[in-house]
Amino acid sequence: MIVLLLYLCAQHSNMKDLISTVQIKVNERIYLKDPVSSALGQKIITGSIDLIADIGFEAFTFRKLASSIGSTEASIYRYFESKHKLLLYLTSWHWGWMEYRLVFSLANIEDPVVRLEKAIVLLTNKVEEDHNFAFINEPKLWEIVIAESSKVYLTKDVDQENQDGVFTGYKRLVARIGDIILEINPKYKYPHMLVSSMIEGAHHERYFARHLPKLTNDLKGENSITEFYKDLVFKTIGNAA
Amino acid sequence: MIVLLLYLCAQHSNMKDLISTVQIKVNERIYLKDPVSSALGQKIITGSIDLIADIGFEAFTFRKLASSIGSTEASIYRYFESKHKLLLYLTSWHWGWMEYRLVFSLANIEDPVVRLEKAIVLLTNKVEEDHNFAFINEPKLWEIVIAESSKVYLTKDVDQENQDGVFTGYKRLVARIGDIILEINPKYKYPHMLVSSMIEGAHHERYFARHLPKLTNDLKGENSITEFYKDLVFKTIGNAA
DNA sequence: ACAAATATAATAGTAATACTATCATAATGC
DNA sequence: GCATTATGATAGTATTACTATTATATTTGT
Repeated sequence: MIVLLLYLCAQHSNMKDLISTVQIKVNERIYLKDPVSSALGQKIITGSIDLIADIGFEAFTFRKLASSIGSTEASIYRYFESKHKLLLYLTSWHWGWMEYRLVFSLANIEDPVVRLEKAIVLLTNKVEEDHNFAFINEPKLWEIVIAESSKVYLTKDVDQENQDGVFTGYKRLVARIGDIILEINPKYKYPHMLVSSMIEGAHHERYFARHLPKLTNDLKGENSITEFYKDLVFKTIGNAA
Repeated sequence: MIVLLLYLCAQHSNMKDLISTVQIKVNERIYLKDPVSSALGQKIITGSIDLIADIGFEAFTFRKLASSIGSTEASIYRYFESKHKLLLYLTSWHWGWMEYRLVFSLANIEDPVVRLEKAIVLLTNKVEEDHNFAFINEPKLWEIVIAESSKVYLTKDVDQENQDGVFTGYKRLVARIGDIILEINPKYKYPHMLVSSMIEGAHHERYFARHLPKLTNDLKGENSITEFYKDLVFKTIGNAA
């Protein structure tokens, strides 16, 4: 997806124009038929985000989704072979979108410390709606990512799915930020571990703040999770922010 | 459980004797009938650890468990109202056991820096078998905790279950280590966040090392996860180890 | 504009899952 | 040795996660 993006960047000078033509690309092995390619496919995405955010992934079924979007179970199965694959699609889209936003957010910024700080904010802060992608409600999708995304890889099929490349978006994002850390401190031994623990941790801590508050420290009047990780990451790699 | 433990500690001088009488207590609302109280109950625990570690929690059913231990579905349902509650039992037992080991591991050690270091090792390092608990295979249970424990709270029932007190063991462990952090640096703002992110993170990174190695940095010849967290925690709270 | 191709809806069906219910038998406790 | 309790055997149900078939729209190429 980023290849396409940079390619387009080189051809156009006006970003606003570009943005409306950008599409987040998701690994083709995740779906049977590209949901972006039809009205029904888009309704499946929009509707599943609403429904999963509402009732949770365990209670979510294609039958319920079908009735909520006025279609049928069999039609949905032509797009996704299982509800697990649909969740994988949603989270992959989220990672693709995050990478896209990261690339723009860091464009033309040289100082790696500033780059890293921006990356941390982007990955740990609340998500806002992005009107460039009409049929995706990003904040709602983010709620799903917080509560359900671990389930995407905590299965017995991880190794096979990983071989199929369905997690490359996430891995690329981690690598990208890991590289910034190495620019700041080339000797730091655990850049990927630090980044993945930050991303996963930010989700978990946000979930804890809502449901198991004793497990975290969500202080009033501050964006605790982002502050916590800014402090932690810069101290750990050995540079004051 | 720790109340009982300290009480017994005060009465006996020989720990070895004590240990064989200790039992990890799990919140009564988790089970319908205490599995420790009967041979079948113990077989359910032993057998479910084997089976879940083998086939994963999604594929695990009471029917399969029944056949593997030579009993019936209906009999298992007399102990646990669902497979979710059984997983909750297993993870709660793990947290109770961790707390028990933590208390012993820190006994008579005054220096909070040493106490914290020991706590980090205990929570991030590989788990070894504990022969004081005959029908529980702790390393195998730990594998389940790594791969499945998030599923215990990532459900729509979290709030209700939390109110029922089923997560108190975990919360107590986090509070205990948070207190050590505050002894070292009373001004550190996020002790619980740091501890829970370390515990959860250690599980996730271990899972990544096996299944999605690009997301982490598991360096040869060292216990990377423990080293990573020792370094990270002490730098973050502001004390060299 | 019309046939051909394709997408979707409607309906039905299946094996497995997550339980609940009932009753007989075995083990245990007083 | 009788009452209680635990377990086993068996059956049944609603739901889930699919697959299959056919009919009807809708789109596409010419």
